[in-house]
Formats: sequence, structure tokens, C-alpha cells
Amino acid sequence: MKITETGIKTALRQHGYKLTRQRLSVINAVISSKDSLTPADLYNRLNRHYPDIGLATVYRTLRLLDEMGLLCKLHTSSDCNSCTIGAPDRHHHLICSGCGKVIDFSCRSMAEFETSLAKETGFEIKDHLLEFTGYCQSCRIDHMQS
Amino acid sequence: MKITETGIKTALRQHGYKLTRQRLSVINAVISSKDSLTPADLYNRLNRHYPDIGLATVYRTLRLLDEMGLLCKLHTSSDCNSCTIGAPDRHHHLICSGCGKVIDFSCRSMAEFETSLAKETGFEIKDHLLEFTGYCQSCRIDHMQS
DNA sequence: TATCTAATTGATAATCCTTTTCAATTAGAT
DNA sequence: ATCTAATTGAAAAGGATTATCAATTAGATA
Ligand SMILES: [Mn+2]
Ligand SMILES: [Mn+2]
Ligand SMILES: [Zn+2]
Ligand SMILES: [Zn+2]
Repeated sequence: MKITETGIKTALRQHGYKLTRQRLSVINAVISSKDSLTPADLYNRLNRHYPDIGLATVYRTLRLLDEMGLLCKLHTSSDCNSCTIGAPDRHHHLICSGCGKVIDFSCRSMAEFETSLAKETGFEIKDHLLEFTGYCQSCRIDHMQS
Repeated sequence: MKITETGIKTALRQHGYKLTRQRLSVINAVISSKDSLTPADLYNRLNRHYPDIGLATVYRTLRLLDEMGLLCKLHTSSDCNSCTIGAPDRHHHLICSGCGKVIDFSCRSMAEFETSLAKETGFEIKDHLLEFTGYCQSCRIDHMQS
């Protein structure tokens, strides 16, 4: 399920939130980025073309997306605050260490592992967090050469 | 490979760091806790019995452990700054949502999944982050009753 | 379309959380 | 026992996030 700008607008309306110029610009910036962005990243990008955007509004909009379940938070070794737009269904991330590109994938083969682990440890497993990092197809070449 | 206080003392000496009263008390607090602790958690616990410990020293000691590869950082939904003492070999975490207990486990069944994902996406996978959350054996009962 | 009102905004201040600074202390070598 | 560089705690500085508040505005209403 791919999330579009239209979809987010609908979600905002359904939740009774107004469609302001500022919100839409933040949302567009998150949507149109292939890699993940921190609040500061977003603020800086927006600031170029829209000098009057407030940092607080960036934070507020991100929180809104999060509340509506449309935000994916990433946890790399260097930072736990960057995010992408994310489908509401459970999925995981493939993150390129070269260019930062984020690819979503669903968890299939995780189920058996989860079951056997639950049996071994007595845990009742409710959730999991899984992220692979490495080099995407295009960064792979650069990475080999250096 | 279980990490003991003696092991950490050896590591400190090998790295040329001094075995101070403060460092050892921080290390002991991390070792003796079943669940994960934030820097502030540690500071508060230590402060009771050792009122003169400085918060900066807690941070400094944690960084030292991290540098020596003896610190495991956890990423729960509520916080990305808590840690436990961790084996230097690659492993993952089972975190109880009830009591916070952390159980380490090694990644076996991950390999095939990783391979097929690499083939599908063209990624050269270098690392991954995996955490299961749920309820441990003892918290399981409480959780069912409520 | 003009009016109204509660939601939203940006600037600023206030709160964290973490690191840096620095003079005083101290672990461990001699 | 003496020495010295590493370490310490307190306080200041820095960075990130949140709260405050008067001014603005989206969208409902007439
Ligand atoms: Mn995602
Ligand atoms: Mn661990
Ligand atoms: Zn994290
Ligand atoms: Zn890449």
C-alpha cells in the first residue's frame, strides 16, 4: 500500500486537522525524499524555498503523521530520529549505508523464527524491530572501488 | 561469552584506563541490572549509595564501555538510550514489555532470509538490527489477567 | 461572499539531555 | 613517599525538543 499526498490529505481531514500550506509542504518534503530525514534536515530543506516555515511546525507535523500511523522511524547506529513516510502495515527497512535510500519490505520468513524463539525462551512475543543495512545496487559499485 | 566484572577490569587495564572507584561503581550497576538502564537511571541508582558521583562520569564510563565494545544499546519505542552490558559477538535482544528484562540471543535463522532479500533487492547486506518485544515468562501471567 | 471562531502558526522561552571546561583530586608508576 | 598524567565533580555550554502566546488563517456558517 503506497502512501500518496492525496491519501495523507484524506487522513488529515478524517482526523479533523486542517490542510495548511505549512503542513502540506512538510508532508511533501517527507514524501519526495528517497532517504530518511531528521526534523532538522526537513527544516533546512524547506527553509530554502519557504523561509518562513517554523521549526516547531516541522516537529508538530511529524508528530501528527506519527499519531495517524503514517510515519516510519529509523534506528541507525548514528541516529534514531530520522523518518520516512510509512505504510500502516507492519514492515521493515533496508537502508543503504552509501546514499541513505530506504527500501521497505514485509516480514515473511520471520514467523517461524519467532515461533521457535518463543518456545525456547517462554516469551510471548508481541512485536519486533528489524532493519538491514548495507549498500544498494548503485552504491555497491562505489563501495567496491574505494 | 558472559561478561564479568573481572573481564571488564581486564579490558580497562588493556586499554590503559584506570580502575577508579567511580568507574567500577557504574560498571557494577550496569552488570547487576537485569533490565536496561538509561544514563539517568544509572545516575539515580548510584546517587543513593554514592551521593558524590557525577552525572558526567556516568556518561564518560558508558562511552568507555561502548568504545571497548562492551555495551549493548537498545531501541524500544519509548527510548533509544538505554543499555546493558553486552557480549562483543553479534547478537539480538528479547525485551519484556512488562518488567524490562533483556535476554540475548544469537542470530541463526537470519542467514537464509538475509540471502534471499539480498538477491531480491540487489542490496549488499552488511548488518542488521533485530529486537523482539513481548512478555517474559513471569510477566506473561500478569499480562493475561489484566 | 463576508463573517466568525477555533485551530494553527512562528518566534521565543523553557526543558530536557549530553558534552565541554577546568581546577582539584587520585590511580598507579617510579 | 613522590610524582604526573588521567580522572573527577560542578558548572557552563550546546543541541534537540517542547511549551507558551499573540497573531494569523482554514474552513464552517450565514
Ligand atoms: Mn518504512
Ligand atoms: Mn545484548
Ligand atoms: Zn533507536
Ligand atoms: Zn545507496
